[in-house]
Amino acid sequence: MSSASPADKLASTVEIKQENVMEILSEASKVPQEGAAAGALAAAPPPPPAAAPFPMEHAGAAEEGAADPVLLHTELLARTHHAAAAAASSPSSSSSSSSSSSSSSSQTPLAFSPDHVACVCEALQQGGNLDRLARFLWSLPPSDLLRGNESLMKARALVAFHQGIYAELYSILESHNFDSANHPLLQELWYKARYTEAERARGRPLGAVDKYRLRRKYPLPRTIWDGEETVYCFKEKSRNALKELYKQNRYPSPAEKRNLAKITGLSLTQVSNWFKNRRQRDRNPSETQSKSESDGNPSTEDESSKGQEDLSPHPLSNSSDGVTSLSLPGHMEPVYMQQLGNTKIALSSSGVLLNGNLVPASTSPVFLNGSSFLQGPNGVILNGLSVGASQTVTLNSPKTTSSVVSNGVSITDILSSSSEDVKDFKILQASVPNTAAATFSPGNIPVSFPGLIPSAEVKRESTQTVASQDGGSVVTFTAPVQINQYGIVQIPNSGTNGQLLNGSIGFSSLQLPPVSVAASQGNVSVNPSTTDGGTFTSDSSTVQQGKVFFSPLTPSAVVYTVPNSGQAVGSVKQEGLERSLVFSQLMPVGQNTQLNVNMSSENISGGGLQSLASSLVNVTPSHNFSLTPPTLLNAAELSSGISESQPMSSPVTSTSTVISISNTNYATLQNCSLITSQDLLSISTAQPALGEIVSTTGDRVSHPSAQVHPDFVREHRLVLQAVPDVKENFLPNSESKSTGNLMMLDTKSKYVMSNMVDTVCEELETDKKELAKLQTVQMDEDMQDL
DNA sequence: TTGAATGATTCCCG
DNA sequence: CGGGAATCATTCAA
Repeated sequence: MSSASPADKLASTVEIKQENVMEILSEASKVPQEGAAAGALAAAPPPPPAAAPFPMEHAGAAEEGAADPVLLHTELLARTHHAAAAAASSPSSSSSSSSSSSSSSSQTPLAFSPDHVACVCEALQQGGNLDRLARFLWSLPPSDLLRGNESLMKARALVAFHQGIYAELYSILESHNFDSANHPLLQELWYKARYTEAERARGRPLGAVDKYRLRRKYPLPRTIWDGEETVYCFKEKSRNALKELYKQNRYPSPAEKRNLAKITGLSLTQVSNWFKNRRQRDRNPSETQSKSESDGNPSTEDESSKGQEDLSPHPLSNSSDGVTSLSLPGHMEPVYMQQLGNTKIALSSSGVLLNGNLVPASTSPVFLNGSSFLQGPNGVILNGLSVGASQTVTLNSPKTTSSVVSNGVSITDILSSSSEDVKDFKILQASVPNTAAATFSPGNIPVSFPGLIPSAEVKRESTQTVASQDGGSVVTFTAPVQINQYGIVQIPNSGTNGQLLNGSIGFSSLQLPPVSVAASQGNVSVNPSTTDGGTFTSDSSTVQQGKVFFSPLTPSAVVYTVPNSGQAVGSVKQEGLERSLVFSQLMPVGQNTQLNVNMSSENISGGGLQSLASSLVNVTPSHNFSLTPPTLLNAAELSSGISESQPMSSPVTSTSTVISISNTNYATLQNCSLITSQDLLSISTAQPALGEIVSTTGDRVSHPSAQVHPDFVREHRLVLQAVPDVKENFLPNSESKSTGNLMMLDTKSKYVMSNMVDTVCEELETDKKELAKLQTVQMDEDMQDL
């Protein structure tokens, strides 16, 4: 809602005949969110019982709404001009535009601010009083109608639809960027109007195919559509999330289903149906030779799934022994498959081999030799991946993919269903001292990530080099980068336009010690070699043959980072976690999941992305993400911890500068101090119902498997707070309400969050007291059914 | 227009 | 109540 300044209100005061207003208000339902306005309407009786705001039942009832609108239109048409003229020219005139009701003879005009007008509009809409709403609109002066108030515009659209003035409806819908909350309603209007027009034209009801053709013929304007493509009603993002989980567990528990429902925005029934259908169709591939839909790489994934996944339900477990050696085609080193739950994730579909280590690409980042790997269903990010001669990775994506690899270079794949937007993807390459200019030629991509579930082609623009210290590299996404419940940094399908605005982030490169080389079988125990060394601990990870595997944690797992306190190494698990770092491969954010990013003011910092939902991106500033160079074999020195499963660190002691490039409007996130000063990191949520984070209470973080040292938590708490209703398409700065720090860039949804981590860290250094504020986000568990 | 893909529904069973 | 099987309805692409 817009809150106009007093002057503005005064200037825009609407004068409405009291008669008409009172009539309206008498039946208007109260709009709760309107403070003053609601108060003014407080006398109004309760809203009419369940009078649907509008016939918005789901697709199907398109027939309704023809007769009534016409009637209403006819009824009211006669007084339209009269009323409008009266209201505009002579507010105090006695001309009455109200034909019925209203015994009041008072002609005293009432002054209404835009908020009042909006309130009345909302009330009438909710009450279903479209006829009165029409009258109310007509009583407004034209100047007010043109103000573009959201409620007013919506009301106008409703009235136009109701009256069958479809041309006006289309014009309204196309001329105003509506809040996504109104999209469903307005989309219905759009389509139903098209249907109705077509039905009238051909004189018979439309079939499903006819409607489908109309929808194709008249696509939704971006003003009422976030641009996210849907396939068979499900958004690609949701579908990917379902696939991801299905790959791991064909029989998700109710809790998992609920969690998934939240993440995907689907109902629990839809999730259940999806799994049921999927299982059924996997069971009978002969009937529907639809094996390809499983993922982008049907052969391998299905093979493994067929072989591994039995027919009995199995919960997701932390089996950590399921390491299988495979041989990759080409020049790749042996691949190790990690068993997730009871399902092995074939490398071909979701794994990446780096340095002989399998990166369970589908779900988690993996620390390789000085490399971090982030990958989501739609993309892959490799930060600081050192790809040497012996570390060739090939990307075998069914569809076109783009990836870039070089020393200290971020690799990103953007797989988008709408190729338009992806073209802006950029890679910012930090110039590393002893690294040749990392440039990539599209056809010379040394990295390959099979089975990335590309939903569409990938486009990549030329790489860009950014001056940076320490070889920090930044990846800039034009599309929102998302982290799903598995802790995957997901490069979502960008819409065809700049609607997905809450997403782009640039990551500083992460360099982690070669934990992969550490260890013995069993638990991962990395012994820090220095006092600053941290302990890498994961009770669910397994190290075999110099490989580190991270097995999924339970949905309620908590991943957190423990700062380096300079104490002795806390070796493993629950005990001595002060300096342990737990990574989760599977990081569902639902339910009891707590995502905490802790940062210490010392030389350790935790930073990372937190996933709240599929479309939610949390960025946590990390302090100093310097990690020791990957030189150790049995001892990994983690000078910093990081959060979640997205290990991100900037190997830089100082802030690396991110330079945004190219033809887009970048808002470079260069100074994160504001974040710390505000103790708030902004997060945008595309869907408030998605994901949830249970806020931590007290000084300790509870987790089934590990705990953060209370002292640390107490002092180094970084709280991420979700911004309830900042949709994907929130606009740049001005609309990034609670986030002064998240950079929302242009409508192409590009923004660079470059050295947020580093900068914040510095800021934190200066302010030891206020290291990092934590924010916890709690999402309502029961919102899934929304 | 056709057929495959896919979501939803119904029925049955444990 | 959830899973399996069959089926229907819709979506989508050729």
